[in-house]
Amino acid sequence: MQAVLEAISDPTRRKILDLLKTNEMSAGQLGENFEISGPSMSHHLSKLKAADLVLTTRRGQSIFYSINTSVFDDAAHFIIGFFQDKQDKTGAK
Amino acid sequence: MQAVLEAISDPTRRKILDLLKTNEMSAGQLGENFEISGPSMSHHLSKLKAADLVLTTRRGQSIFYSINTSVFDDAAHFIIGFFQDKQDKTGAK
DNA sequence: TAGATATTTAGATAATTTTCTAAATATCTA
DNA sequence: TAGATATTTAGAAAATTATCTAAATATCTA
Repeated sequence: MQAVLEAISDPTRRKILDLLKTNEMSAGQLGENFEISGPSMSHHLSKLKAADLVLTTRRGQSIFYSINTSVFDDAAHFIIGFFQDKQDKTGAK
Repeated sequence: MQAVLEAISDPTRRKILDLLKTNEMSAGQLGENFEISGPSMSHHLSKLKAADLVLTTRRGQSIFYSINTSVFDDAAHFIIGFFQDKQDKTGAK
């Protein structure tokens, strides 16, 4: 979970995930949305991949990135739990 | 929100928040739970304070830290929303 | 007020992260 | 197969973050 939390602590990587929520995209297509070099984009993508938040598949020359839904959901539950444990103390059902 | 996400991306700071979920604690009491120097603890607390995730109050020589519930809840909603937008695309109600 | 305790601030160093250019790898197409 | 396109890897520089010791600030108590 540490890798997930570090991954989403960076604004560029959150924007990448936001873009991928709508459509899968290639590394190059993603890069068009940012003013950083290809290798920098690749670095961010590798962090998302290391956190298992995205999946990749090659089609022709391009590598397409998509949200790894199961891990994405796991992360959601972890974070929701982290924050909701506080409320429990206040007497929530 | 950026400050909140950076704040919770660090394991020491998440453990601090976990401790504060149960009871408010002074900087010194918190420090007993970690093997870091006082100034390092103070550094982490200042990050949590900058993210507005904690409140402070001095009583005597000690400064007590507690969860800032409203900001904690706002952060929870932001992060839940970030992750749940994905599900919406899959046809959720 | 002097000394003790609690915490933060200052300033330096070490570790990590982000970014870049150049080069390498993989694939496609003429 | 040669050249073009897409992406990653290598390696270095710049920026940020975490940590430490020493010193400063605030409060308490004898």
